[in-house]
Amino acid sequence: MARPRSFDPDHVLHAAERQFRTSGYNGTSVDDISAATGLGRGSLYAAFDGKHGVLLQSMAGYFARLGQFAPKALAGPDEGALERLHAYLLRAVHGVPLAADVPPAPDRAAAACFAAKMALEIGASDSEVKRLANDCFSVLATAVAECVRAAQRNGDIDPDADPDDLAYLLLTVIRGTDVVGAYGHSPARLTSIAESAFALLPRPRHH
Amino acid sequence: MARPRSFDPDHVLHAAERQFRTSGYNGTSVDDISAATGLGRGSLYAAFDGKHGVLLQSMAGYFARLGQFAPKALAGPDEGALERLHAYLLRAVHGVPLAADVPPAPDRAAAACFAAKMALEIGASDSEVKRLANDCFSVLATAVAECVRAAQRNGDIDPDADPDDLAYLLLTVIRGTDVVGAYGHSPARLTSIAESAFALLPRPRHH
DNA sequence: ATGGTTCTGTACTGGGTTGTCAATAACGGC
DNA sequence: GCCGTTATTGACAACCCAGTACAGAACCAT
Repeated sequence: MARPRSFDPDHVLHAAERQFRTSGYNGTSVDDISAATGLGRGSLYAAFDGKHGVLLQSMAGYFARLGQFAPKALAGPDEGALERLHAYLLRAVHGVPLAADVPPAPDRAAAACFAAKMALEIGASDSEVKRLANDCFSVLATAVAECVRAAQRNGDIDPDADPDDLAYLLLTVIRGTDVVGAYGHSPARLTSIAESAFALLPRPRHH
Repeated sequence: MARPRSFDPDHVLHAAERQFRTSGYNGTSVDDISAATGLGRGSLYAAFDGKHGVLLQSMAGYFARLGQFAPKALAGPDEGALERLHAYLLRAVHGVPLAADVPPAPDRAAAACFAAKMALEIGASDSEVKRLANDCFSVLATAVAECVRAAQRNGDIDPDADPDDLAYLLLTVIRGTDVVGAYGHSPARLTSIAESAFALLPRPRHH
């Protein structure tokens, strides 16, 4: 028995995320968020508790999308596991993949992992942000490690290799391409880096 | 026949760099820089042309130190090349090494490559910063690639591998550890990632 | 010693920022 | 149709910030 809100919180948080990604946290003002989302300052404070609240909730939404997409893209039968890993790696170096069809962003710097950007910018002084970013990484790490295990079961990756170590390494490469991409390197260069990493994965020794 | 400046520009730029690394560019005010360096606003504007000038010049100083240290740490006879690469990799994942003895920083997030942090935060809207950051990367890439070639000549790395590709990959891993370190992962974890990357370097096939 | 020149510190200004508040509008149960 | 409840809007005050201007201090050549 009250007035319902006239906006979709998810849509608003997504627009705010885009703004944070392009301008950074400290480079984004509340007015910027207001313009990007169409909400007035009052609504922003009432619904999301101001700038910092918007950041935390938009990161949470990002986390949720990531936790839904990545396992779906990587899980599956053992036979195709290595190929799924390959495809994920190639997609990831061109921006964090969050949906099956939509390309992440035209500008590679803004396509960098949202969690990574925020962690590097303000993670040192904002433990909440740091924790959220780490959660994002963890959900990816377990999904990748599981895919590596599947590839090992299928005889495509050396069974003696530690799947968790490999997953961490691959994700570190992906996060590294966020940085290298921000330097302005071409997509072709990023693809080449991803292919090199993939090619170095330890293959099983033929007896 | 005029009053000489009472400060050491290099020392000032270094202090400013520390400030930028810990607070980011937009998170650092001119007063912060003033407090960190001891200089008044007037001197800052006269000597470095304000906040943006301080950033550019401190990045240039960082670039100069990097361009001096990295080649020195990686160059040398072919016999020890692989071991030098190993040592550099291990040092690098704990923060950009800029001198032989000094550890980079107690806080891993602030130890991340200065150029990388700035490129991710404001590189999209500041092409000068982007260019400087890319220069930093280039000087490292050529030094690492040269070391890879030396290791290849010594028979420690597969001669069929492309040394430039390997160099890009290794540097991407290092930049990735900057991000993973900012998430709060332990130094042991970062070391483990570096060791995994090193272990996957392609060894020459024994005939 | 003195004057010209450059550094240094501080005060000031115009603009931008955040967070809050009160007035208004919209909705649904009754 | 009315009323309580909640969203929305716009404005407002306190504050912070970048950049400038000016006055004073330090130096060196003469």
